[in-house]
Amino acid sequence: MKKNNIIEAATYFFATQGFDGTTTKAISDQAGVTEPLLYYHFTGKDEIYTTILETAFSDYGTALKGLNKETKKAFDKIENLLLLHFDLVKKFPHEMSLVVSPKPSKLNDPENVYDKNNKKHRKWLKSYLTRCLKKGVAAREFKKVPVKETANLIMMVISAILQKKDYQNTQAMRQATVDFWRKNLS
Amino acid sequence: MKKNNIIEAATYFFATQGFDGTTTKAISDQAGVTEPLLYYHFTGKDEIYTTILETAFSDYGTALKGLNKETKKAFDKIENLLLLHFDLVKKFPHEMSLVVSPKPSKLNDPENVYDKNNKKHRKWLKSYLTRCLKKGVAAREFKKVPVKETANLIMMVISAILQKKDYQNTQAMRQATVDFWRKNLS
Amino acid sequence: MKKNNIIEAATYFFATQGFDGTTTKAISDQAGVTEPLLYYHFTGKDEIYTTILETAFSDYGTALKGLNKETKKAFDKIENLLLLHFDLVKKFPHEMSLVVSPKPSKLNDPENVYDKNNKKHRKWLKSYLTRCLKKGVAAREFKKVPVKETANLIMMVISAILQKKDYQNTQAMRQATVDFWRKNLS
Amino acid sequence: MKKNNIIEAATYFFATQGFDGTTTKAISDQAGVTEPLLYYHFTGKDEIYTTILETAFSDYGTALKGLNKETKKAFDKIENLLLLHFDLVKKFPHEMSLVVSPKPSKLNDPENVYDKNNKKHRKWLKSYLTRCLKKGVAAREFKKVPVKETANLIMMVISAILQKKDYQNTQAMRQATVDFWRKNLS
DNA sequence: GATGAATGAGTGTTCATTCAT
DNA sequence: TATGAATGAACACTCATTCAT
Repeated sequence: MKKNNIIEAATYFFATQGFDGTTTKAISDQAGVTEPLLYYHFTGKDEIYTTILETAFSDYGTALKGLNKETKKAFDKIENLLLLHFDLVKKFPHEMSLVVSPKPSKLNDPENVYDKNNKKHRKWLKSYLTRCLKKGVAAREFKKVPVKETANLIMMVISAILQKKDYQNTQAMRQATVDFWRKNLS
Repeated sequence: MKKNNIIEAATYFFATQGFDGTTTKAISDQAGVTEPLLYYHFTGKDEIYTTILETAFSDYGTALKGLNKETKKAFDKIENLLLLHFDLVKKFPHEMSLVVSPKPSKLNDPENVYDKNNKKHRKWLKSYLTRCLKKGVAAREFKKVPVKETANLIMMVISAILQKKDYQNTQAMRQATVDFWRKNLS
Repeated sequence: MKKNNIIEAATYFFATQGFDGTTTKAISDQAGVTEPLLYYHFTGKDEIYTTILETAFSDYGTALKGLNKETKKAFDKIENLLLLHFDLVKKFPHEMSLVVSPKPSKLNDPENVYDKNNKKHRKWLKSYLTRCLKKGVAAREFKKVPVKETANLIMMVISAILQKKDYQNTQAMRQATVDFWRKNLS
Repeated sequence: MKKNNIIEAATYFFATQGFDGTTTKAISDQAGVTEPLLYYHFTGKDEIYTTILETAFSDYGTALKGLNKETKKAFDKIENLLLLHFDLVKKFPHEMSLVVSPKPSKLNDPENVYDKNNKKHRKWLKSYLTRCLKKGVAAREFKKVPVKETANLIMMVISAILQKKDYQNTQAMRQATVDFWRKNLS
């Protein structure tokens, strides 16, 4: 269906040119449809954006929830989290870049799609990391580290990964990133 | 002078709303001048942006070059580099966010102000870090680490720092960041 | 039948929001159908309007022709005419407001439904009134009055009645209007 | 100044084609300017309309207030009121037709320019007429007439006059209208 | 009869920029 | 330096209408 064309085209442009830098004409041209069709399937540019954002956040959330929770070691959880993000950005580069992009100042988002999801995932990540770290420290698997700051630092790295500069997403980088945290924590 | 008002206003808006999300009217209003005055001092919106960008990159470059080069230990150089970025983002939050922001797709930049400076500083950073790491490893100050990937990782963290989320710029975060790299390298 | 729903909905909107202020979507929504169905039953918005107008003019014409012609007194005819209009606007408020509304500038009306009917009824009214007045004057039932101007004035009042402001359509207003003309003429 | 061109052009179109039937392009073409200039002088089509309406109502109000109040006879006041409206519609045909036109359904009028003025002038007229009629009856200048209904009837005629069909605005019509009311009241 | 999907032509509006002074 | 007035090009969006089924 052409609605999917629209979503694909819009996702591409929103991720690469930003919300303000993307025109409805660019989207419709790329999607091979006329502009009015955008307004048949969506109420406007804003809704196209928030729809895409919702999908992106939803995909991201599903991926996070799918993390293997039966791992024995605390570090395995952190390793899996890091590798997951390297995978995600390879699989959904545009969606993931939207997930970490700032809220477009001109976006009218009355249902708070942006803020709600953003907060939710940050909170999830923070609590996931905090739990891992505390458990690892308690079990003497990890050295004593400042939990809050360490979690913050990991989140900064994750954010940088999601912003994907392709050249950073190599096997060697994945390895080095995981090794770095292993060495630091244990 | 009113030109400075314009630059300050524009810097604020470009950093917070993006190039596409910033209108010339917003700039002139905030600067307390009329729109045509922008065109007296600059050739257009593009030039305002590139001018600001040049200053930002120049300030950044000056700061980088000012790094104390007489330190004995390789790690001190890395520590100084990290702390410098924490300081820079506190001092010039808007400029620094522009330094790490992607190139606006609509920006007409025939002199390649953006790309040239961007490449230059990335190169500088990379070579600075590579040299440090190699020297540290050679002098047995550092353990054996994959130089390229480690440099990359540090640059990712630096990039995340410059994007400044205020809450990450605490004394504890600075300490933790430095400590991690120390532990990791030595 | 759904065609009637369409006509009812359109009549309502054309009368209350005007031709230009009425969208085909508003009509189809109100009628509980989809827009393409309008084009199954009519050639387009214009034809919906002219169809409704034809009905309205036809109803109006039928009502006029039904005026009791066997009355003895000339004034009775005028009284009946006035009362008829008070009745009509109560019974068909929307239709009657269309009958006296100006021709929509954007209406494409190649068969001149609007102009033809408008002219026809104005002519009918004028001749009806002129005849009444002349007869009444000749029969000494009426004082000498300027026929043309009196007819005009009555038509102005009739027009104002049809534009119906509900509050003017009371028993007292009907009485007062009739009394006014009785006093004036006799 | 070109702002006046815009107002003149817009007044013409709003009065002859209605608010919904008037495009900003039609206005700017007729005014000999480009469309963006409309938005330099006004915030939008709505404000052009309300500005014109305010002027029209203001002119109308000034004219009403200027009615000679030292006339001895009650009927003179009514005669003057009627003649004033014949004059006004000759002098400001477009403005006056706007004064009695219904509120455009699509007009966004947050300051209630339309309703406020409309109500104000109807109230003024009503109280003016009521006072005249009561005084005239009390002074035995007028026969006993139902005050409220008579006032209503006069207002209906005034409204019809303002809607101006040119052919009704002749010396003979003016005379006939006044004569009828004189005959009716005295 | 009836509809979901789609469109050509506009519609009100914004924006970066220029002109005259 | 500085501005009020003005504009060309584009922008998000709407509308009457059509097509395929």
